[in-house]
Amino acid sequence: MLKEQPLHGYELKKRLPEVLGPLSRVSFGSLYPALAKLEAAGAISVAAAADTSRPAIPMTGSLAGEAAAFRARRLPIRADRRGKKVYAITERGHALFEELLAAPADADDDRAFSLKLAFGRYLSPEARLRLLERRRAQLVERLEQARAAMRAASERLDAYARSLVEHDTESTERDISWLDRLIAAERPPADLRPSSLSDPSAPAADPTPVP
Amino acid sequence: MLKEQPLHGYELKKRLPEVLGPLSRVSFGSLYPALAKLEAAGAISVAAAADTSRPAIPMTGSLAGEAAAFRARRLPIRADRRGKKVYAITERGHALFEELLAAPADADDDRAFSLKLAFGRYLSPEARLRLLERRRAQLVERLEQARAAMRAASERLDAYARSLVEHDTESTERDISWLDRLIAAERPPADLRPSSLSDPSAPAADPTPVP
DNA sequence: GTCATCATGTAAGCCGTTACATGATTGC
DNA sequence: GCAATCATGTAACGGCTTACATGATGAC
Repeated sequence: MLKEQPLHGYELKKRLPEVLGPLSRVSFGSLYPALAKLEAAGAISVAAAADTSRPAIPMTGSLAGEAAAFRARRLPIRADRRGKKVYAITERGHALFEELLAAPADADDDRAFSLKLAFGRYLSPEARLRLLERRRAQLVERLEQARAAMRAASERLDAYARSLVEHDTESTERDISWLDRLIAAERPPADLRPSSLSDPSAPAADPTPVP
Repeated sequence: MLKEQPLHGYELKKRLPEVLGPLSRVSFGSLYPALAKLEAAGAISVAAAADTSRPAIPMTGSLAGEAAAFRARRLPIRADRRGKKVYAITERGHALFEELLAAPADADDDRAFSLKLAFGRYLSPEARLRLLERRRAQLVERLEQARAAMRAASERLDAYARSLVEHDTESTERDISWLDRLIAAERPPADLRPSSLSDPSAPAADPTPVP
């Protein structure tokens, strides 16, 4: 999100659900430490702290001296001046982002894939296709294993467990065909790479048909 | 699983995937502490430790005294005699199981629902129906929120994020109709509660149709 | 006699959460 | 002036994982 504009933590948290659908939900307890880590790593930097330029001593009145003394007494404890910290992404940050986005995901971390796809626009067409096809291969393997496990244990499964496993299998199948559609959409339209073999009206071939 | 027969930890871990489909995967690092906690809570008990009845001092030979001394020196450190620990479920365990299985699940903990349904056979028909309908209501709410979020932010979403959110929405819809089928299957067949209103050939009414 | 497998456990660590603590800004 | 909200952070904890440590059993 910082690739589009500098933002501060609170704002980031507010916008996350809009950008990622309701599948985000990061708590402050993990957001702020994450920002601190990214800043320490040089991936982001504080573009502008809160405009702490309140009039040096506003309405200098009788109590101002006392208040200033009080403030001075406790300020040293926390060096930061508790205001908005607007972060911007750095060059290193862009590089890190690309690296993380292109990195192969854990086979069983579904969220990682979703997150990467959500930012698919920042990937090169090739990297995007790799992401989709890697994911597809993982789902196909998962499906095969699930089917093998079913064959091995289906008689031990009662109706509820079986229904669960079957529903799960169907979901995976649907995920695969969804990926197929995304993959097909990634391929350049036929009229951009004309050849004697391509017929614009023919449906795109399935990369590897689901059995 | 202990409801069906006493088993030891290693065996439990081996069988888990068969019983729950491949959606289980518990590591030893969490399984053994869990068993220890359950035992401490009185939910399970060691039915039979490993048959440690090896001949008291097998083949008493020249080195036996030395070996025994060595063993005696280090045995006090670990009181247990490292063998199979076959656990059986206790009365308290059955009660705890039922309590946990019937407890309302966290709205966003999908795994909890799956786990409960997998052991649905141990629930009373009423509790089972409650489980299914509670889950259905949660999914319906999730769907509504997702759609509201989409309406609010759809123009900000690019093709990838949108496709993701839409696919997610469809999955939820399918989950709901799957639940509807399960719920319908729970209802006693028409010929068991005959009434002037029930027509065996008419399709079951959807509890609350998905819009 | 030694290797693979069975079998149980502990320790360190990661990742994320909730609850808490603090402070700044704004509207009434 | 004071409440709501914006805004940042820390602390404690929970749950799960991997890596490590240990030991028993059986096959060859």
